[in-house]
Amino acid sequence: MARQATKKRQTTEAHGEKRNEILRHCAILFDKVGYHKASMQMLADEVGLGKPTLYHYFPSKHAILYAIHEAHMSVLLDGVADKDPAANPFDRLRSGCIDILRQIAEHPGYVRAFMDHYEDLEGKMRNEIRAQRKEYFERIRGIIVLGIENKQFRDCDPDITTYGFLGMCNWAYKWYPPLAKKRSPEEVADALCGPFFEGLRLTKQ
Amino acid sequence: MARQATKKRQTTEAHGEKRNEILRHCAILFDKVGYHKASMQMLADEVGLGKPTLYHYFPSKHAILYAIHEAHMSVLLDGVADKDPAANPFDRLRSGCIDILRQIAEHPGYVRAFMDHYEDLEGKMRNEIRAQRKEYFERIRGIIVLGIENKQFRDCDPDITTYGFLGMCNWAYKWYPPLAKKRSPEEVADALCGPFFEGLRLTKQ
DNA sequence: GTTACAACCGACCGGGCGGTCGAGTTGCCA
DNA sequence: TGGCAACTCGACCGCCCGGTCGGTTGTAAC
Repeated sequence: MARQATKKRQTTEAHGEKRNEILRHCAILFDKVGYHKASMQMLADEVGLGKPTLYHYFPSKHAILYAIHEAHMSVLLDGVADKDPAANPFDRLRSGCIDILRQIAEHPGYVRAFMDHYEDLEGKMRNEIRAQRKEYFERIRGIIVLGIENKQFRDCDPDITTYGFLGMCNWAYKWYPPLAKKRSPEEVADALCGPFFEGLRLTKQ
Repeated sequence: MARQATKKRQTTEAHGEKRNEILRHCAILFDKVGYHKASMQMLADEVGLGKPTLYHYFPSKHAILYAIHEAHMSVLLDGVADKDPAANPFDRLRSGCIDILRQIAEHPGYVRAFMDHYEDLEGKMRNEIRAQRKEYFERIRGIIVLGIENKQFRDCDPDITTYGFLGMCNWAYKWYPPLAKKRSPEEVADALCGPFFEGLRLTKQ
């Protein structure tokens, strides 16, 4: 029994490894030609496998898309896990921004699929991801609400401010990838958060 | 000859009218089911035409997508046309934000197609739209640069600040449509621009 | 009444897609 | 050494999509 469990775990791990490798290749192709224009045959070629073998690892094309969504969301959710809710809310927001930018720099394909093809998910997969997105939104919103309560943030609409902040960060998937070699996520996050935190208006001194 | 010209112009106008009507229907369907899942047959049914008739008005599915891009960009470009370059840059930015939000409220289908399916455009159409996007970006960037030069804006990275601002506004296509009945573009623009202009940080008084 | 042309469409087509089948091959454990 | 399960794939399938063909109708000009 213990043996069996061990064996089972081993093969499962190898399976998981391979899935991740496949995912990386798929993300590259998705980023290059787009999700819809990448056929399962092209995907299989890219990974160096036969098409049926690809289906051995993923039951459908949607499942690949779902796995990419999962991978991306889990990174972001880890990043905002409530490790230190007492920390400076500016730092927490900035850190969330960096997470997003780093993810864009390191896995542009994941992010693009995530941003542009959430609507292609269906049924259970869609619900699952929707829940995770909601959870993530609430975390960020929570930081902002806390900031307002502590009189560190100005009194603003928490929902719309959260949307605005996330929009500002997420939108980077459209322009940051080609710059990622030159400018680090930290650097860009500062340039992005600067106006948002301190205001675009130059207060006379 | 004059007659012919008149006749020609009339039919062309009618043609253009019909194209716009078709476009409106298509945008609704694109918004409902997505660009790729909307087949030409479904589109034709939605408009109440036969499929070949649809091809009488648009030479291809891509051409419909292009026309939607065109329509959206021309509204935005009109909005930032240099009518009053001396105006308060905060007001000009706010006005740009309102344009985007109004467009989202009134034509969610156009905006969604514009945001998610720019990459589906090819060749000449893509170049055309890319040029318009660039032009628009430069306009907004110009406002920000001017604001910095006039010491009205804090000294920040113009490119990244422009990306941030546009990201904040554009992202609204993901959340604003269901709220559009309750909250006007002006109202939402203020909630969005407030932190961005004045800063999230509450300065002690 | 004839010409001309925009508007319209039922029926069709070729192709490529996501997905499957059946037939191996490998590698591990008893 | 046998047996079994994971792994591999060439060939195939049915569907449905974007797009086309060949034609009819409505109407305005002369």
